[in-house]
Amino acid sequence: MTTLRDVAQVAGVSRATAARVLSAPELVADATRAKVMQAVQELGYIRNSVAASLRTTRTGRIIVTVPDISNPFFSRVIRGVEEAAQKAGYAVLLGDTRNEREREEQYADMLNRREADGIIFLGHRLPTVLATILARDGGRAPVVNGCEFTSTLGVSSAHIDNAGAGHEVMQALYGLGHRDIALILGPADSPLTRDRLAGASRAAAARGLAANLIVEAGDFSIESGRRAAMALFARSPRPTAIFCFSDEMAIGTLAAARTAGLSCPADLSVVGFDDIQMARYVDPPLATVRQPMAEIGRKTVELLLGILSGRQVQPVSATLPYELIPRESLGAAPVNRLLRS
Amino acid sequence: MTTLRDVAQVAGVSRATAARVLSAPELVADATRAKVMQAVQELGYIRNSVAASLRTTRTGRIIVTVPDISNPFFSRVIRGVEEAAQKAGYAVLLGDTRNEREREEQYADMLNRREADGIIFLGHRLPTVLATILARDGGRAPVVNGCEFTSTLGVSSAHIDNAGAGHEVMQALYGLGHRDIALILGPADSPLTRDRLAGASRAAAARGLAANLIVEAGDFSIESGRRAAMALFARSPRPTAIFCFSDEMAIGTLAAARTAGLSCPADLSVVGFDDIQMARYVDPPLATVRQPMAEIGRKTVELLLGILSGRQVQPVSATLPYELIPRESLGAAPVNRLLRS
DNA sequence: TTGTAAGCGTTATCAG
DNA sequence: CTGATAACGCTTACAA
Repeated sequence: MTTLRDVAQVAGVSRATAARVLSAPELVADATRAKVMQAVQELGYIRNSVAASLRTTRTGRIIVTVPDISNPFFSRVIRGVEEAAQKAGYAVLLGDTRNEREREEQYADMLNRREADGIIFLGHRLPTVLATILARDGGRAPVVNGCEFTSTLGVSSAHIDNAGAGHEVMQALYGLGHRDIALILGPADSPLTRDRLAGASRAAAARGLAANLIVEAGDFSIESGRRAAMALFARSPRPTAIFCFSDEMAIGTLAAARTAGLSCPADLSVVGFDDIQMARYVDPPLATVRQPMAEIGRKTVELLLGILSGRQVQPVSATLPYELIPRESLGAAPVNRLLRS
Repeated sequence: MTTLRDVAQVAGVSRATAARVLSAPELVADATRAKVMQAVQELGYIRNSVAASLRTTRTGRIIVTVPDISNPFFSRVIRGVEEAAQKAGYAVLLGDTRNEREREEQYADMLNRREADGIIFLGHRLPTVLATILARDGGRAPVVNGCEFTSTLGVSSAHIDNAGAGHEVMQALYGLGHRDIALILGPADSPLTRDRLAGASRAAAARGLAANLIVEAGDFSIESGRRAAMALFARSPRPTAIFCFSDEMAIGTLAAARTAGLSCPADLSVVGFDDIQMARYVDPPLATVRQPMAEIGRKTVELLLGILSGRQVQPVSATLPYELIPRESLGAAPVNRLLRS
């Protein structure tokens, strides 16, 4: 293995000079620099990043933890993270936590072991390891959250206005004549679920229809959506619209509707959340709330870089725009409701 | 920051002893060990992994590059990788290459910079950086491929028998009376595409139907599947079955069929590849070839660990089982073909 | 069983 | 503009 020492020797300069050529070439005389570069070429020298890290205490890596990498929403966010990180010269350490607290803690602990310079966590739980760091360093702690905003955490975050989105979907449904509307939620303890539910409830209450709003639990997966929908179909009155907190659950709902012999949107309107790629290709194309997934990812990196560079010392919350995308799964409430049911 | 030196001091032992307590506790007397552990607790000592790496020349990390992390097939494979790596005490450095050669090279180069102990690449191109390493170290090079097997690379690999799968799907289609069959391929330069195509062609040739086998290009994405299918529908005779080399392209094909007013499977049978989760929830449920995605991921890690431990010095190719999953998108060829078209 | 001491390869400080 | 030198924090012969 060739080290800087070899390069220096071959170039006939000191180790210090050789190092300078690589990190601050402008400080070195042209001739010297040329000699060193030549030696680097000849020897095929490659900097040992571990040694550099030890000295500088910076690794050039960031950890990203995600509840489920195979969830298309998260994989898009990750892509944004990866892109922005790469651009800024950082590598991404991926942690799939499977929504398990222990794995979240393990990954967070890598920060303590200096395996990375910062962490972006996409789940809704703040690992205690990070809580400790935050308690100590506050807004200077290199910790950023994506998607799940809670002001009380004191963590920088990038997300959409989930309450606003929840409200807007309900308004659209009411505008189409729906009265009996069901929600299929995400994990109950997540701020994101809580916020969307709050927005939806507010809209219902404003119309005096709070009692007509039905709620089923879900976990974002297709299968949980299918199951929740089946449960909803058994109710009376059957809801005329289902608002799912993820597109995958909405796709499960569409599958359930087919099984139950319900036609969408004639008998049942379905609205999803996220606008994953698949949404426009299912039958019928799925109305949904578009989240800027890649942008959320990029933004979390930007926030983290701000902290790492010392520019940012207070938590910042970045609210990105969402957009309601009407597609064919969303239609007017059945008019002959009573006859049908 | 508390270091081993602090721990040693508080415990009243040498740095060496303190280090031993952490890495080889059995070599240390009970009483001494207790003192050290106590000091570790008191001070909240956490080992600095960078310093350890510098000394041991092992990082405890592996790089995984993937053409597109938001592709559900790859994200499942990654999950398997991540799981197995974590279990073995390794962290995963994720590289989304977007199918760009330059990014592939960049990530591969991290191996040279000692950012990781080994690399698993899921694309079909062997980065030149890795080729160099392989040329030097042969089967001892910590490089493993997933999914795209080519014996000439001299790289350990985990994959299915793609030629066999291609052949089996065609046999099933012929058995159902299909004669005019189209394929929507993956990237043209990938061994995986080449092998499936070879298997399919062999089946066609064996029936004397090679001339009836139509081929369209695709890139695994939903949209490419939709486009290719539209092109196929314009042909005469129109194929009665389309075999797509990914489920996403098959889902694009189903969407195209709806647009074209074709009913599946009455007018058109569609078979996908991979068996991603979505496959069973689309309309109609998608027949496909199931790949053991997580298992492929786990296996690549196992192979890499074999190399890293020095157990394995020759390239090994692991062929995992696939399974044809018949679902409703696969049916008999239309009998009244001539009347209809 | 424990301690001494020599690095791992880089970067940063300080003098020249 | 360049060189000598001292870390960074840990591991590991080797010696005691």
